[in-house]
Parts: sequence; C-alpha cells; structure tokens
Amino acid sequence: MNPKIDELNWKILKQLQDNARESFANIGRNVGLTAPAVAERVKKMEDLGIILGYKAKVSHALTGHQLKAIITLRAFMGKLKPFLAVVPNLQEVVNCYRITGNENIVMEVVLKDQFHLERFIDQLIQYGETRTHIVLSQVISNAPMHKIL
Amino acid sequence: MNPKIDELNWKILKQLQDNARESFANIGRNVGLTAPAVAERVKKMEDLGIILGYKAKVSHALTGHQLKAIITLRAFMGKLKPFLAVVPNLQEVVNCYRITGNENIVMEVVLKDQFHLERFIDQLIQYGETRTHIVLSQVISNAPMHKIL
DNA sequence: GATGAAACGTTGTGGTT
DNA sequence: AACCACAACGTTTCATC
Repeated sequence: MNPKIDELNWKILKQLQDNARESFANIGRNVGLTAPAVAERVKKMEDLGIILGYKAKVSHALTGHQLKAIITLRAFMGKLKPFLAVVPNLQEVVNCYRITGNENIVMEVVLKDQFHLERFIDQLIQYGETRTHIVLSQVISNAPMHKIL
Repeated sequence: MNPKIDELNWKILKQLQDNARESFANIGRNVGLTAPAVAERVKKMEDLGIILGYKAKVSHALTGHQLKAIITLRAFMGKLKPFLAVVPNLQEVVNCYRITGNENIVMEVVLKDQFHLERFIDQLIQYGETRTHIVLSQVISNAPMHKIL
C-alpha cells in the first residue's frame, strides 16, 4: 500500500470522493487542518497520481440515454487491435475493459433506445462475436475507494 | 432528450466533467457568461438531477488494489435478493449491475492480490455461480456524457 | 503546518432586457 | 426567465515563520 496515504489523507480523500467541489477550507475544518495544509496535501496526492481528477457525474437517463447495456466481445483473429483503436471514438461506450477468458472485451454502453442498440451492435460484428446484456438497474455506481484493512 | 440542456449547458457540463473543481468564474469566461449566470445554470441542473454530483477519481492501484476483475453471478433460486442486500457492504465492489440474460449480476471489483480474490469469490458462492475475468487493462474509464446527435 | 495578507471566487441584491 | 453589475463575504495562494 502507498505509505503517502496517512489517516488524514484518507479523510481528505473520503470528502473529495463524496463532493469534489468541497472547499479546502471546509475540508480543513472537518479534519483539523488549515486550508493551505489541505491544499498542499491534495496537490501532493495529485502529483503522485493518487488523485486522478475531479469529475461531475451526469445522469445518463436525463441526457437521453434511456438504455444501458453490458456487451462482451470475443474478437476475431487479428481484430482486437483494430477494435481497441476505434473504441475511444464510440461515444456510447462509458467503460471498456480488456479481460481474460473466453471474451476479450467487456464494455458498459449507454444508448437512446433499442434501435440505437441495434445500430451499435451492427457496428461491432466486424470485430468479433458479441453478447449483449440489458442493464435492469445499477446497484452500485463508482463506489469510493477506501483504506485496505 | 431533456430540453433543459441547451448548447451553453452542454459546454458547462463538458467542463465540469473534465474538471469538477473548475471555478464558475473560469467556466463563465470560457462560455461567455458571468459567474452568477453559470452558478444559476449549474444549480438548476443539479436540482433537475442532470448533475448527480462531483467526485474525485482515486487511483485503484495506488490505494493498494493491484488486481481488478469482472465477476458475473448467476444467482441460486431465492438468493438474488439476499445478494442485493449485502453487496453495498462489500468494499471490493466498485460497480454492480443487475442484467438480463443467463447471469443476473455483473460487477467490477478491485482487489489487493490473488489471495484477496480467492477470499472474495468464496464469499460469493453462497449466492450463486460465479465467473471471473481478470481485467488486463482499462481501455475507457467513465467517459463523459455528450449530446446525442 | 500555521499565520496573515493579497488575489480570486462565490453568492446575494437589484436592475435590465 | 435569464442575465449582468456590484459588493460583501469566503476561499485560495503565497510569503514568512
């Protein structure tokens, strides 16, 4: 484990994962530090790559993506690299992992409706065999990182 | 699509998804609005549920989770509900979706090492049959939401 | 890490279109 | 209803200790 993360830094990380727009002054009040001390610790964690960034979380549904799916891809011979090259351009893909096992890729995609899904899958068949699972509900969404016991 | 999101709001959303700690004053400079105007628009998008929150993104690896896996679960009869009740308490689970198809659940989990993975899978077997895929690399990680064309 | 001061950002009021 | 201007207040940042 990274020794740069002491108890105080964990408390800071907890708050920033909960609300990334929280002021350093407020965080400082909660953990017993002054604002400059918090700012310095946060800067250091950014530089070390512990904090990778700050993102607003935007509703998929309210931006017109009523349908979510998990799609696995078993790439054809020589088709994995071409797929990896184009996938960053596919706006529908929210998350994409390269994995071990029978399938090479698993991705989380957001779509307007069933027609959009159909068009999206049609785009994929040139790269390999796909399997589609419709997401019924998201039980856990980007749970915060915690200290390992 | 939500008519509340005009071109200006999309520009604001783009910046907040890129850096949630960007000041309203700066965002305003980039889009041609004053800080209070940006603040008002952001407040409204929060109230409407378009913006769900602001989260610091923390490195999995640098917090001691060297191993990531995608695990699917095919729940035994009557075991899906108990699983859904406990999964929020499993710190290892970063994302969890209920899905259609042969499996009921797919989750992204972060783990210390192979022994941790073994212990985690052992915890799951009471709920159903699992399939584990080790994540080799994350090709796309929480891509920002965009306007639908 | 703390303190203190200057620069900057946020937030509320009032006014304009 | 959406925006701007202005001002009071809070926050960040930099120097110094």
